[in-house]
Amino acid sequence: MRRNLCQPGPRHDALIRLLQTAEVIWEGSRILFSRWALSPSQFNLLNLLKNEPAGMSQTELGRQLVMHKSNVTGLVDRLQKRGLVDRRKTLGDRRAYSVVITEKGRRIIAEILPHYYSATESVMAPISLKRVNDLISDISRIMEHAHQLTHEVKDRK
Amino acid sequence: MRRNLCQPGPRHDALIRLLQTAEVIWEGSRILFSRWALSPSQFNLLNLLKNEPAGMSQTELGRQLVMHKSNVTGLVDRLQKRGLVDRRKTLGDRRAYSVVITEKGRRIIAEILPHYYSATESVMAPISLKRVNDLISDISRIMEHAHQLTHEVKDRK
DNA sequence: CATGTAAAGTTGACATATCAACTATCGATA
DNA sequence: TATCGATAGTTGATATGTCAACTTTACATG
Repeated sequence: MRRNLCQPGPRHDALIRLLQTAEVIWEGSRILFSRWALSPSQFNLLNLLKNEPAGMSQTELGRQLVMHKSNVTGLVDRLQKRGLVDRRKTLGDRRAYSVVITEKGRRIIAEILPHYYSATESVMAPISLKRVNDLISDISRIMEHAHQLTHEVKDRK
Repeated sequence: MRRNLCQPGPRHDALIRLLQTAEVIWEGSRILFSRWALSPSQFNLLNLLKNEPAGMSQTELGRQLVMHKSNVTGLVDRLQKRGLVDRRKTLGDRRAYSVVITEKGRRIIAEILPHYYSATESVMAPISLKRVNDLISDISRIMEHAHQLTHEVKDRK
């Protein structure tokens, strides 16, 4: 028997801390963005769209933001109501919308970004650049592996 | 002017990846726990209580699970309805409940834990033990710093 | 061309999460 | 002891998130 699979070890500890850290950072970002009455998800969506002049379909938004497509509907609804994004009919596909950021949305993002970058740098300040690079490579491997495992489990269903 | 605060650098990249990785892992855990009709939050709550024979107040649960205390109310409600936890009146304080895990809750957690530990080890398998230790130390520093920054912003309000 | 299958988006039911406002209780202290 | 500020928990409003079921459209293949 492989006892190591049934008891928490350092890898488990690392995973838990990773999740907790993400929660703390997410909570901090919620407080930061509340100055502009945006939720973290709303900011992420706008921030993603600012580099997409042609916009993006809601399904693609859901994929990139790691959320169910039905959630994108409401998110876009509320942002559209505030005039920060717009739904444009797609030429090639009459099922799909192209969600684009408006000028107003662009302005609010431009106003937030300096504070946002400043905050992210500040959070990560205690980590040396060498360590940051190790971190990126390790975390990327973990993400890839987690993704793969998740799909295996899903397909088995 | 400090230009570096207004442009994304490697530290920003690391932060984003950390958050995305946490989302992917959280999603994977949701699929894992769905076999027992538990949400990740429900599992975390039960898992926390299994080592607390005296139980824990809802406020303390909220603190440890990084969630608002009003959310604990509903979470405990649903778990209590399924007979997995119980609210016990506290002797010393008539305002507070002590939330304890039931025998049924203990059984379900005992059944899940091997799969859970196996899954966490599997996710983190591509990382060497040395790197895991570095990861723990770096992430802990980040969490601590993020926590501190969040409180500063909160107090300024 | 017809038909079946897949994909885009919406909807309704529900869990999860926040916040503000509320009740009840605790504790310190005047 | 009376009072006042803090703490435990609930409630209602709302946002965020999942899922299953649905409509509409696209596309491949007979």
